[in-house]
Amino acid sequence: MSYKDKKVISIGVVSELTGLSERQIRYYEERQLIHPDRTKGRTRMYSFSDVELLVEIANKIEDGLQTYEIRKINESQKEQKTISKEKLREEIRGQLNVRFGLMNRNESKFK
Amino acid sequence: MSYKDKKVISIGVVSELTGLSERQIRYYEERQLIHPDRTKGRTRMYSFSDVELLVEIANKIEDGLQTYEIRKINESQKEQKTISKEKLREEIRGQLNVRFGLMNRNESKFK
DNA sequence: CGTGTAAGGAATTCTGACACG
DNA sequence: CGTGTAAGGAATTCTGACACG
Repeated sequence: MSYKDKKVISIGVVSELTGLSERQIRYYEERQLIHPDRTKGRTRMYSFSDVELLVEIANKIEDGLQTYEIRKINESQKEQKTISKEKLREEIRGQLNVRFGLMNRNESKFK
Repeated sequence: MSYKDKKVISIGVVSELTGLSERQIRYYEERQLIHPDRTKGRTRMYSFSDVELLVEIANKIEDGLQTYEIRKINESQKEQKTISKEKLREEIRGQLNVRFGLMNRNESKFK
């Protein structure tokens, strides 16, 4: 595990790095989109990977996706070993189409 | 500049990562061995590189070197462009010999 | 010289809640 | 649903100093 994945950054710094408010960052955790560690004193600790993920989350929120949809997408990405990249792309495209009302005959939903 | 050099870690975490006390970490800064950034609130922020450097400093202190000697060594390392690695090694060896009383005819000192 | 500690204050983070929409 | 904010408390960090050696 590289430095990129070490959870050593507190929420104030993450807020600065991402441009997100601390409220937003905590909310995305509440919605299971992000999983920081905790110190003995209960302080949330994030990694650089978490920072990158938060930026991606923010972009998707801007695109109109809801947190539970983003969670589904991120969870399926974790299963990259079982799901092909092509299939993943398809799922995301499908989700985006739902959001933007660009329905087609392939109305697949996440199970 | 990679993640390794981003100053995003507070002193409490650095203390845990290095095993050094916060007192020691602040003292090494006072002695110019380390140069953390500061947030608006005056909090010291360190990078993973700083953490590595602190471990090296701790080892040298254990070897009996004084902070000003360590500073000299670290400063010369920064000038890697002008000083060859071989010459650097020579200087460090010389400093160690002084410390351990293993004097030889080449009693070079840092200028 | 290098490090521990108690001291008082300032900055940071936490949680639960009310608000708006 | 996603985010802002005021509220009170707890944890973190800061500085300057005294101590020991």
